[in-house]
Amino acid sequence: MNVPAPRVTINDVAARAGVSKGAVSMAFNNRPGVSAATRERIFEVARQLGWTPHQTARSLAGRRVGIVGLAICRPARLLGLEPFYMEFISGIEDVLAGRSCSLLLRLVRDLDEEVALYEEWWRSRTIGGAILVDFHREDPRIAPLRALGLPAVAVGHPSLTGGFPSVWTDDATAASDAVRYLAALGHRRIARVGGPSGLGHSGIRAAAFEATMTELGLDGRRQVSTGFVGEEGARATRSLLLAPERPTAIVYDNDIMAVAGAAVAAEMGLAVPDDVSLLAWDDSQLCRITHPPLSAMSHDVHHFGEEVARALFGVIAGTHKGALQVPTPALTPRGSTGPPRRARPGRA
Amino acid sequence: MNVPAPRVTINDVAARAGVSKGAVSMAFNNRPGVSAATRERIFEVARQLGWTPHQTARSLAGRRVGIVGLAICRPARLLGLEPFYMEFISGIEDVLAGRSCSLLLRLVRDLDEEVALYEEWWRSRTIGGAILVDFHREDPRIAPLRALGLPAVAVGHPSLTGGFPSVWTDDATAASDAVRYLAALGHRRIARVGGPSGLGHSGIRAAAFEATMTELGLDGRRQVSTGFVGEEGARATRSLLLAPERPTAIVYDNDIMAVAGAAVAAEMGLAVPDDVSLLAWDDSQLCRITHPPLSAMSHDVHHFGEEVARALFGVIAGTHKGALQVPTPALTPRGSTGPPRRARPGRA
DNA sequence: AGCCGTACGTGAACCGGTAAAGTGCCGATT
DNA sequence: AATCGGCACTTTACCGGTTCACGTACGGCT
Repeated sequence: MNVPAPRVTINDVAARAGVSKGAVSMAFNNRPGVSAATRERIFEVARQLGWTPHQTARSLAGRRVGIVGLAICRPARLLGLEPFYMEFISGIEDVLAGRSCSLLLRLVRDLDEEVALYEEWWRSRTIGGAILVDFHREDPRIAPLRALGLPAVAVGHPSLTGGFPSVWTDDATAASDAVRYLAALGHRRIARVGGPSGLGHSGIRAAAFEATMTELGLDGRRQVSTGFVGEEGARATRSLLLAPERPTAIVYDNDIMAVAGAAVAAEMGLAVPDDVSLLAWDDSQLCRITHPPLSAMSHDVHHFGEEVARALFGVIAGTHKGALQVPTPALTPRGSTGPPRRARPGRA
Repeated sequence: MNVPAPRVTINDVAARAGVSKGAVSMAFNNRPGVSAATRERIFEVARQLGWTPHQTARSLAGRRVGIVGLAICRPARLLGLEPFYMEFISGIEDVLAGRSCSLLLRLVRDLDEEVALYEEWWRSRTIGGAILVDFHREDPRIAPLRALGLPAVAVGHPSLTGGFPSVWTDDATAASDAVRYLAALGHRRIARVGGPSGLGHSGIRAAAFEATMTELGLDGRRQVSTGFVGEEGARATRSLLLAPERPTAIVYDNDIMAVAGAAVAAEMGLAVPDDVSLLAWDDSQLCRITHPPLSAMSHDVHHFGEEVARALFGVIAGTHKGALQVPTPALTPRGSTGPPRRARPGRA
């Protein structure tokens, strides 16, 4: 990309303000060394000339990069359907913008590509830090990225993030809460449609689901793992609802699969919530536009993103090393959950 | 953001390869001036040292920026629900990645903020070019951005983009096709739930809808404009379906509103498509997970994004000045459209 | 042998800032 | 009066590349 335009530089500003460029630099980085009057004059001149410090030059000289990288590893068609990420990103950006930083986003196909991308970004100093998401059990990205020395904050439970400073939300408690809520309504056969089994937070939810069901003495449980796609959610729901002892409630790992599940119930002529209760995760507007609207385990994803961005600045600054917890998803009851039609509370 | 790490630079590579840094530079930009043997040796050394040219230094010296800006002006909650953008972005990135460029994304709240952002990005040479989307009638961004001299490609019909090189899809023909299809099924009262009336492509579709209805002699038309949100789509649908002479078919401006519309139909006890046919726009997976699946005016959004990115490189290179058209959205019939229940073809 | 053209490289001058050391001036301290 | 600390700047050395004018050596031609 070639840029033709003749640009106004710090020298022009310095000359016109009658000071050295060092003074202009100090003024613009608001550091001591220039009097209030001079500072004001410099700003005025800069304004007149429409000058803004050249980011590139600034990074080069100051060894500071105003760009944060985020690679998301999922096929695009799928990603497009996850309201989660857009909200998450907007949270990140709110914080970044406050520090004149920007987010560099890339969609990658697999973890190898992701690692290669981060290496490239970091080696070439395109980014000053990164946000790592979607941790897997024994995530293969951990070793190479740690070796890189790339400042990064991981989104996920500390047990998954291999020593990277992390920001996480308590999926275990939330999953457990979901089960308890459904059990309290009288459900005994509860199923769960989860994400890929290798994915860390899906695994955590799966384990918590299992444990809580056991604790409550409910044995009519069944879990299915999917790729987070609507179609798979539909397939999983269909197979669950066709089973001999079909569940009276289903918990989904995101909202898109829950919506797909609701469509399947409709298709099979089952009433929601009378015949089957549906509970979504990662509440988004999507949950409010179905009929009936979907109950969901909801949390403030935007805020989650903000905390992650703040944590990243902490990492880069050398503070923040540990794990930061954001609020646990809480139940937002809507129309898709209710007591099972013929609840027989007395039965085992 | 401070970076501590001691880095290997072009000098290290040059020294170790026994050449000057100029030679290394030439080798890495594959330009004449170094023999094949030397070039090979340089690459080998660079590989050993794990050296990648420093992007920042490169941009500064070469006056080339490998970053493209995209500001999207919509509230985040809404954006999260538009599968369109994620696919669009992934298309853009596929092309960018091929040229080692990246996409800088920012969500803004209004057009003023967007203009300010582009000015900042361009002045500070953070980006080398931009992609402009969501053109309005008499778009207020046109004048200030043209004045900036920012290389940009506009997404939208040439009549809207105020002289910016553009990439567009024929919304008018598509809207007309949608109407003709429904009319052919026997529908005479067709409604349309559109986007904000100020938005260029919504306006174009609205006009085409109107014109085609007139041409076909169908006077039972009604159009509503919304903010693209699911809830508004639901509200609009409800009010349309409650009207005395309710439409037998509704065309939506995106898929999320169509999904919301389907839920409303269910809520009102209307059968789709017997009582009312629904037609979505910007086909995405969302259309396939409802029951019945939604017919849609679909097009290859990923490809759209690719073309836009390619056009931007064209703009920056000085070629591509005009308008580039990508394929017109075409009807993908699914279960949500069909003949009206009591089609009375003979009636006016 | 003398001259030229070419291919391969070198070296220094940038690119537009930042940062740390240096300079001049002034009031306060000893 | 001489010393000193501080402030307000200026100077200068980078940051890590790119670019281009300028060697240098070698082969071919006359």
